[in-house]
Amino acid sequence: MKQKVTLKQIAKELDVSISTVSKALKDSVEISLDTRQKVKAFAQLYNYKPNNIALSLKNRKTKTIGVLIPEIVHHFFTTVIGGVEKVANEKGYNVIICSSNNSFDKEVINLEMLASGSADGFILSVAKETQQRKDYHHLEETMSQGMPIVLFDRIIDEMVCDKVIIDDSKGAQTATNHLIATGCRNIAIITTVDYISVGKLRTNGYLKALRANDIEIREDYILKIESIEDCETAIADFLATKKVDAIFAVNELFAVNAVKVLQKQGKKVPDDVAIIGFTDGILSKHFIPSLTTISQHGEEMGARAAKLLIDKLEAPDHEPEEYRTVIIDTSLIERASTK
Amino acid sequence: MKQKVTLKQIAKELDVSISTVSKALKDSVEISLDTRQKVKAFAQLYNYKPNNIALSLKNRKTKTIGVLIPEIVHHFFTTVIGGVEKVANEKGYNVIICSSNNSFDKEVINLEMLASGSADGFILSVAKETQQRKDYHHLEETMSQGMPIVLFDRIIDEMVCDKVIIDDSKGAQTATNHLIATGCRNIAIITTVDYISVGKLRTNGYLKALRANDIEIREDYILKIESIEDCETAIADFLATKKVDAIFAVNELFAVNAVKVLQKQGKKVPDDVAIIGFTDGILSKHFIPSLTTISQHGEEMGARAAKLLIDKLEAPDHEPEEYRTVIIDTSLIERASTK
DNA sequence: TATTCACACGCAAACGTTTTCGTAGATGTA
DNA sequence: TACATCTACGAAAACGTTTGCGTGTGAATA
Repeated sequence: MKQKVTLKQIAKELDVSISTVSKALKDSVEISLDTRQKVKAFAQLYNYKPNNIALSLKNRKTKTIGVLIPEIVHHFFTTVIGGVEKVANEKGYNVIICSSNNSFDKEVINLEMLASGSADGFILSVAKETQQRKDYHHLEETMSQGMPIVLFDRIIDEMVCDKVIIDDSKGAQTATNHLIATGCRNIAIITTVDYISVGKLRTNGYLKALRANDIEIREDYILKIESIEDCETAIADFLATKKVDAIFAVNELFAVNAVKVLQKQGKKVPDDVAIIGFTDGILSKHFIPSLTTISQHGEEMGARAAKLLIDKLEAPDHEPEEYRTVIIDTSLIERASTK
Repeated sequence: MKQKVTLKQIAKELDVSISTVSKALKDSVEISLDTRQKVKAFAQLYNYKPNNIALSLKNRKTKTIGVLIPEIVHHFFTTVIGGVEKVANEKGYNVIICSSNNSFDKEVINLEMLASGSADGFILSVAKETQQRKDYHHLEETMSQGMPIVLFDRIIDEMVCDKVIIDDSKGAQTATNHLIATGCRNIAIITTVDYISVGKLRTNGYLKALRANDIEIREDYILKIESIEDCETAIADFLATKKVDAIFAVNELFAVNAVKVLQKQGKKVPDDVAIIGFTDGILSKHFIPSLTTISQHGEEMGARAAKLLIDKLEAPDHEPEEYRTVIIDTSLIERASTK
């Protein structure tokens, strides 16, 4: 089996020095045209490619971006990755992806692993467990070692770094307002427990919209779900007694399960109960009825995050530190689950 | 901003040599207990982590696995990645993911990028375009440079390398047999164009099952779809004139769209027409009716692929070359779309 | 006192690059 | 002929590790 060919080998074969080969391949005028051509021909023949590892070591940068997400099997996060990849590749960066599986420990391990030489900077959405613990030492440490971090979606307010988010509260208001505008008044919300930052923000947006429209806020119209696994029974219990005419679900799965429960109750969506979701995933698009939803524009989030990170990576050293928070606009996608 | 601390810096601070520091951190008996403790304390204080890049260069291996898939926003592929990640991390490997976006050129570029130092070996599912072109020089070249490749799902028969696949034909037979067993006789198939290897294999399985059960094969019951975008109209046209009592769809989206079309025609699933899909994704699980389907066990595929690759990476050099093809069992998941 | 021997440590090479600087030889100039 | 000036190339350092081997120091032995 052939091995990768190195400058050294080419040099030896052609009986010149390593530096000559290196310069020749770079078309340096220092080297005679003759030698240049000879070297290039030889390099092409043996398919020479400079060794990235050696370059990384020499240049003290890897030209790769580490992406750390809570779940890899998740439509929203993969769209974000798509966005990151796109601008990263355009700018000559590699993307390396790890998932924390929502575990604090795995987040720490993966970050340290990547931080010790595999990536120049990070794009990260924090694990559920990390949000609970409020332990961010691994992030602080990484940053203090000179590696920039861009947080997205599930961010940490206390951290001083670049961030890309959507205005979850505003998105939730848009959703709620849409329900109100289409004539609904008894609007329930199916949301997550409060330590999930985005869940809390969306709940707040819902409350704000109700208040702004002088609609009474009823605590018993708020369902906070802890575990996504048995959300259907939770939703069924919740809806069994309520007489709502609309539901705002803070994610796709809640929305779909709400529809399921309603259909079992013999209720029609959207005629009896309108439903609006959050996140524009596969389910929302293809479900019957297709779901009206708030799009988070994951790809754009990823693209913006990558831009922020690369800007920071390529900024001259003396540049004063300055952190930015980009807020991506959400948009309402009207489909068949609302009137 | 602090920089990462190196052996050199520690050595300087403690006024010993670099080698002493290195050995001390490794608890070498060569170094006095005293010095060892001093060095370790200092290293911990400054959060010393060996630089992976330097190690990679020295050891001539990166301890990372490159995964190249056609699409990143795709449930099946992400489950595969999950499986890869799991066993890779267990064995101390990093995983770096790139998507080809089904483009031949991007596949070549990404592979070359990763091959020039970023990864020791690859797990890869080939792009649609590559399957059309039948140009595999980039794969051959990578392998000839000593980097093993494990192909999965969309593989290339002609390539000599490790492979992990499901028995697509058998899975399709299982699906078709299930339809037959539940009383269906007029079974249509919605499949892809032939150059997609898995599509072709599934079509073959369907045909085999029909033959084995002495059911007439009707060419007009076979719909081959080129572009997934406007599959709904294609399916609508197809089903407008046919009187079928069952449909086998080779992927989730075809299945879902078939349901959609049927409902518009006023037909009931599964009572009027039974539907079975392929791939156990989010849609199949949560759709109403939930879809009976053939599970490909993506996570297991990924895990097995990773194992194969790591085995090859860690095999002693003189080991004779030997390539294996692992066939993952599919399984039938019965849900509400069949009788 | 001379020799031996652990002990504790340092030197240097190697991995594959890039780049600065030095220089041998050829050519030109006075 | 003596010197300056190019031209074309090579040597070496640096990036951060690991590791085999060499070695100065002191103590123990003869």
